[in-house]
Formats: sequence, C-alpha cells, structure tokens
Amino acid sequence: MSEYSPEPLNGLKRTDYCGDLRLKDAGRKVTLMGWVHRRRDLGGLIFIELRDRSGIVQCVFDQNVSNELFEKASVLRNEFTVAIIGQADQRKVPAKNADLATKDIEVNVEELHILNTCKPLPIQVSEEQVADEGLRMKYRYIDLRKPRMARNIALRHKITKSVRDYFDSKGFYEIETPILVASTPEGARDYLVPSRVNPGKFYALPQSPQLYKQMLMVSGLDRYFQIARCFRDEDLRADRQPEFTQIDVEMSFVERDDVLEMIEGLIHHLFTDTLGIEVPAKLQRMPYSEALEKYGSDKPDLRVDMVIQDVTETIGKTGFVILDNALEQGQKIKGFVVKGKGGSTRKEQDKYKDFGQNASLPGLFFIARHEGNVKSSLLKYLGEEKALTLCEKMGAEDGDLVVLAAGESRPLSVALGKVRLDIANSLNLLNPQEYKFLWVVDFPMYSWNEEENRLEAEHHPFTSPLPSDADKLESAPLEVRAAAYDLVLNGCELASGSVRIHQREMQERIFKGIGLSIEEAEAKFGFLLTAFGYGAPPHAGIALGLDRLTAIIAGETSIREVIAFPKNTNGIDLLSGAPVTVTDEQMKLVHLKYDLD
RNA sequence: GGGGGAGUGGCCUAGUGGUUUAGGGCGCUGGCCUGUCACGCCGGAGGUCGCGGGUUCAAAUCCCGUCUCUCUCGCCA
Repeated sequence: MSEYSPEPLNGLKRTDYCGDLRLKDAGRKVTLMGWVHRRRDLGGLIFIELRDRSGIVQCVFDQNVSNELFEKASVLRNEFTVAIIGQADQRKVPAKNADLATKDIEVNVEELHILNTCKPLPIQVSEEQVADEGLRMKYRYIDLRKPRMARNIALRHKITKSVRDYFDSKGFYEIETPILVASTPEGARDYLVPSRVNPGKFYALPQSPQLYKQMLMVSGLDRYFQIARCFRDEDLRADRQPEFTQIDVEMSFVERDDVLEMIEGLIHHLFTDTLGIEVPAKLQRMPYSEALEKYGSDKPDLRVDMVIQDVTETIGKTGFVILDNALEQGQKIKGFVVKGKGGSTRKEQDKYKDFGQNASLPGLFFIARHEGNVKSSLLKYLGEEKALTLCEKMGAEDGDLVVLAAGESRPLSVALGKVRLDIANSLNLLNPQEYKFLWVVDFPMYSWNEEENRLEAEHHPFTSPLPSDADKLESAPLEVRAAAYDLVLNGCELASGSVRIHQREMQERIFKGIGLSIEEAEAKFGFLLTAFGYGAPPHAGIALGLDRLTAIIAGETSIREVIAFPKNTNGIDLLSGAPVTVTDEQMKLVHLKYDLD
C-alpha cells in the first residue's frame, strides 16, 4: 500500500447521491461522496462501486486517462470514505448486474479525494453473508450501511412523514407528551427514574401517552397525534422491544366508526404512498366472538380461508368412545377444511398431528376425499354416508382434507386456530405480499385474572363499555363488551384503540370493577376523575405500532431490522453497553442504595 | 423465572471420538491482468475450535458447569 494521508473536504460540495444517477445524467459532471462498496482491480483499469445511503454507482479509473489518478485509486480498499468528481456517462459495456438501479450509467473519475481509510471490517457490508446478530448490534453503524438497512431506515422515515402529512391534512395537532410520568398500577412493569430533587420519589417512563392524550381532549385540542416512544419493562421478543414507537391518536366528539374511518384513510394513504398498493377504502370488520369462533384467534390471519366450523351436531353419537365421551362432557367437535390435501400422505398427516400436539390437542382426526373415495380412521364409526354429508356441509370437495378435533369449545377453537396457521404455513399459503386487514371489534370489557383473583381490563381501564352492555357491568361483568377495536394485518395486531370513558361516574365503576379502591383510584388517577368533572368531551382513540407496521411494509420479520439502534433479547444495547453500572456518587445523588442478591 | 437452538482465524461456514498439520468461501496481504460487475489467476499471513472442569491412549467432536447470542413459554393495562 503506497503512502497517502486523508484529505480535507476543502469546500467540495456533493452534487448527487450515487443511487440517484440515471441515463438522463449522462454527460453531467458530478461530485459524489460515499464509501467504497467494492473494488474490481483489473490491472490498468479499476472499477469502484461507490455507495451512499441512496445506493451504488460504478466509478471507473483508467490508467490510460491518468496514471497519477490511477495510482491513487489503487490504494482504495473496502469502506474507504471518498469524494469523487467525474463525468457521468452511459456505460460502455452493459451491466451484468441488472438489479442495480444505476446499471445504465457509470462515472469516469477525474478527481479522487480520499477522506478517510478503513480497517478490515468486523462485519461485512455486502449482503451475501449475515453476521451474528449480536455482532451486528455491536457494530450497528456498519450494519446500517447495508443497502437493505439503509432502505429500511429510509422507509421508516417515509412512513412517519406520510403519517404526519395525513394527520396534518385532517386537522390533527402533533403534541409531545411527557417522558417522565407517574407510575401506574395496571399493566406492564414500568421503567423507573429516581428523582434527585424529590428524595425517595420516582418518575416512570410512559407505557403509552394514554392519560395525557385524554387530558388533551378535555383541553379542547380536539384532534391529537404523536409519534410516541413507549416503554415497558418486560421480556423481549423478535417483535417486542423495551422501548418502541406508537402512532398515537385521539379525537373528540367522535364515535367508534369515526376513528375506524380515520385510520382506514391513514392505511390507504400509507400503503399507496410507500408500497403503491391500493388498500380497500373500507376494511372488513368482525366481532371478537366471531374471530375466536371461526379463526380461534383475536387476530385472525385472513390470508388463509380455512374457517373453523362446529360440527358437533352433524357428527352426533358415533359409537367411537373418544368422541362420545367428549360429547357427554358437553365438549364440541370442530374442524376445518384443507383444500387440495385429500391425497396427503401419512407423513403429512403425522406432521399435522404434531401441530396439534404443539397446540395441546392430543387427538386430531382426518377425513380425506381423494379420487372419488372417502378415507378416514373415523369411517367405521361414521359410515360413508355421514362422512360425506359432513364433508359437504363443511365445503370439502373431492381432493380436500377435513381436520377434526374435540374439546372444550373456546380452547378447542384456539388450538385449531394454531393448527390452521401451522398447516397454512407448511403449505406456503401465507403470501407475504398479500395484505389482509381486519377490524376486530366488540372485545370483552374484562378478563379474569386467575393469579390475582380479580377482574382486569382486557384493553385498559379507560375503555368505555358498549352502552347496550353497561347495565351488566356489575351483574355479569364478563359478558360486557367494550367499545374497543384492534386493527389486524395478516394475523398481526397493528393497532388497538377504544372509545374512552369521559364521565366520572362510569370511570369510577370501572375502577371498582377491576378492584381498585376509591382511595387507590383517587391517588393514581385523581386528576383524571377530576378532569372528567370539568366538561370532558366524548372522545376515542387508537395507537398503531410503528415498528411492526414498518417491519411488515419492509417485508422484515423482526422489528429490529427497522429500528436504528435496537436492544438485544436481554434488553442490552450492545453498541453503548447500556444499561451500565453508575458510580456511588451518582447513586447518592438520587438517594439510592444497592441491594443485590 | 422455564424450555429449545447456536458459539470453529476479522466475517460466513465444513467437520459428531483417530485420514485434522482443523477444510472451504469472503475479507486482509504480495504479484499478474484494460471492461469488470459477488471480476479472474498465482502466492502469503491469520485459529489455544467461547471459557473452566471431567471422561478417554486420544476431544472441535462425549459429559458437567459457566458465559454470550438467538428463538420461545410465562409476561407484555
């Protein structure tokens, strides 16, 4: 390697981003700045793929044009930082790399400025091999240079921009709410921040801006949104980070459908803007009870049309001990049809049985219609005629497979829901390019918390019950439906919201319902109850998970691929090392002492 | 808190008790090459096989412990 020293910019100005150059730029003199993505040194001719956040363009150094320039270019190595001035021209030889957006153009270099060198890399920027994720996080600044990551980050920007444009056009204010807030008793664990000036007291980081956005409605600000960071001190997953971002929305003087329509507009706008995909103006809606009955899930994946059907009546008493016993215990027999799998092998059916096992369904039965025949282990109990009637009723034609199981109604549906998805997955029926949206509505108000032996709010305790069910709040609380709604995309919960309570009396009833004493309610949420007494308007809102939304649009399975600096599964930021120990001096300042076991 | 998977030069990996002096690719490096495009060709450096202990004549390979990464159940109003 010959000697050289990095140069200053010296007033150089970039004229173009690498990835933006096209045939129409041929003949222009351009100044580019970026990184050496690849070099191809042919001896006498050097090709450099120059990369910046926009993409890659080929640059050419020809020894015959300038020997001095050529010598300088020969020291370039991967990820050197350079500025290049040259003539953009149509490629002399057509590119073999047809995927390259800049394939029609190359830059004949006239000036090269080496702005910085680069040591051999701990992870490679080229995308042929993917380094261990821990290493990627430690060297995130290199990882983010990958075209795919740059694309994801750009997409995220585009989405947030699009969200802001949309809500602005609809008369929403973007309002920041506090990050240092009061700890709340319900829900996830809070991150705590000790207060230096208030010894022994703590802030919490917000799990959501819920109460503040409701205060904004009481304030008469009418329409609020925020790209809001939220914090939950719970264990991590591929789709769960301790800090995550929500598109948080609240509106006054509206009912449920006004919110749904507003969000349908947003989704339509977003998908057109980012993917060029036309989402229906009105999205399908389904009550929670129906979603569980038909799909065994409160977030059904509608890309798969295998619908769970209750065939208890059709099958009736068969003489088959297992099914008859189930019937006697008041259990149900349910199943669904797998299209085109009537000829499935024993091995495939065994695989489906494994799916059943994983969903804690010990017994899975099959009825196969194949080339005019009916095959089933149940045949000797059902008889061929009944089996056929069952198939017809379920919509199973020749060539299809019926999957059946018995159990307690609700758990059976849930288990079959899992099996349904596993089978669909194994048959590659889940097309990632297909986007099936669904509003799940009429969620239950409460669920029973076994451990704490009390009711808890299924959504959150600020959710209004459906007015028609409110009279059952005390007498039959588990039957009360809430004015809550989820937006589901391909089996993934994208958004969750509700019509809020805006009257003190109703809010007190709900707090009481979840076992919060008057004193506790007053201590934790007194300001909310007080505020409701001063002319709180009817209001409703929703929050969309920006990370998941972006991941789905980007075609990524992990939200870490669309977050610039995510944390690992232990909640550690491998780049900075956070969380870290602090000095005794710092601890003393915030009046804290360790008590480590 | 529980369960599964993984850890081999800077990176990705092959190797499941002895043919291993741990093989290949990328990267790095010396040389050749004027139209490559994951350029090509010839050479070179770089490894206590995560760490500690054990079993064995012999351990990257089997066992135990431990650390790290990852997936997952619980948890996530």
